[in-house]
Amino acid sequence: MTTRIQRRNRRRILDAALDVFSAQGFRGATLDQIAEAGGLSKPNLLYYFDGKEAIHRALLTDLLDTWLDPLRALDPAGDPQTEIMAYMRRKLQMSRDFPRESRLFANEILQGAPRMESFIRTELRPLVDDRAALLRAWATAGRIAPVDPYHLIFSIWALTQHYADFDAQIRMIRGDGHDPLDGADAFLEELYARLIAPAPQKAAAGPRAVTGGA
Amino acid sequence: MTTRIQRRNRRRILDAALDVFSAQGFRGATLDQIAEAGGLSKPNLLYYFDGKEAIHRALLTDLLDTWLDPLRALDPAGDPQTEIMAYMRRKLQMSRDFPRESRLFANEILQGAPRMESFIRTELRPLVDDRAALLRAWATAGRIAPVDPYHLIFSIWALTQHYADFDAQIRMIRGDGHDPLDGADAFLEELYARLIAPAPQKAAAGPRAVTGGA
DNA sequence: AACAGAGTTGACCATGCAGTCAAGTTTCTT
DNA sequence: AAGAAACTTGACTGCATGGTCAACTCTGTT
Repeated sequence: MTTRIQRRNRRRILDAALDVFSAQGFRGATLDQIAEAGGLSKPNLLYYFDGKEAIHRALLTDLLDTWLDPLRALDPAGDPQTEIMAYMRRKLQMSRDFPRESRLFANEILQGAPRMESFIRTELRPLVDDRAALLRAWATAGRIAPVDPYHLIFSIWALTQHYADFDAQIRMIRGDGHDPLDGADAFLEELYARLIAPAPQKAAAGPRAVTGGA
Repeated sequence: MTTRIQRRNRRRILDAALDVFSAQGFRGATLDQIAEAGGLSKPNLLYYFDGKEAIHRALLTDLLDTWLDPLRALDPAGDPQTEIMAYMRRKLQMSRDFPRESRLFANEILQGAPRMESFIRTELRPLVDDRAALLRAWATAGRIAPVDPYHLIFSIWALTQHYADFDAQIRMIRGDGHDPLDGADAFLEELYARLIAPAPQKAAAGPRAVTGGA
């Protein structure tokens, strides 16, 4: 049975750990930093979790479902363009609401995803394959432009998470008063509206081979 | 004066250090790992560089110019659409040729860019501002679609670097035999061709503000 | 009040790691 | 060949860090 104090302290620890892990990476983070940030002593922290690994694992598992939800919510019965735009919007909202979580993931993946490999292979991959098949079907039916479905999904990840993951760089470039996400909505709306709209002028082939690539 | 042995060993060390730093981040990397990867002893490594920081700094400074070159090469006198597409292609090629360097940067920026702040503020920012002004001028002149120039630049960074930085994830999703960059060229060509093409039907104003953003 | 169990922590330990150093070996120059 | 300079390294130091533990305090229950 979990007590009131347990709930409060576990939450404190995980919140502090998210701050530290997302900013320093797993190896860069120290238990002392997490304890300090959470306002507890290090032994107390280890009273609630079995070790550094365990804290990190708890953060990741808490997060995995949240991370899949936007893609899960992509409705095969909905209007293709509306659904894709809505997915992009949800992912962008996640960069706004959960930038630390995004950076936690980015850190993990940058280092080869050692602690997420099984999640990616057994949960993310089948879901992506399924949604890619859906996107391909929509493209084949002419309801969206015939773009590669995997690259379409990756592009949404890249463009939305970039605002959370590279926040520091964007702030240094745009100036500290500027919110990196200002104008991102409008830009991405326009980008995906143009990208997935079914070809209006079907005869116009580009001057370069578009499908080339080794 | 630098000897033959110095040149060889410095190169070995930097190459090994790039492997290790890009895969583990600064704090995650150890001098022993770098020495091991480079086939030298740790004291020998410290004979050539003044410390861990110095090796990392040498890697970054070696890289900064390379990193700016693609954007520098964007020619104000060229055809806007051709120039932007060529910039995107150069950046994508860098993800292909220098994935470790891309991950080294990503690691740094994820952690708040502590060792790159002055570079970003004094070199990257003015260059980006300059090129953003150019893109804005092109948009105002109706030579490309009226998209926010900063977000356009950021989108190119996000989309191209994603293939290097999130390589591990893409491989796990697409299967190990699949090259993450397969088809990326074609996809990004299509995406940017559609995004920056000046509006074909000029009367049709979009339902949402496209140029919004401070 | 008083007891049990939950919660807390200062002091400590073992390991990992950046960096040093003295003593060695190799390479270059003449 | 031989001396100088460049190069190399085993052994070591000091500090940071993950984790432990015995002793302590607080909280809830009767």
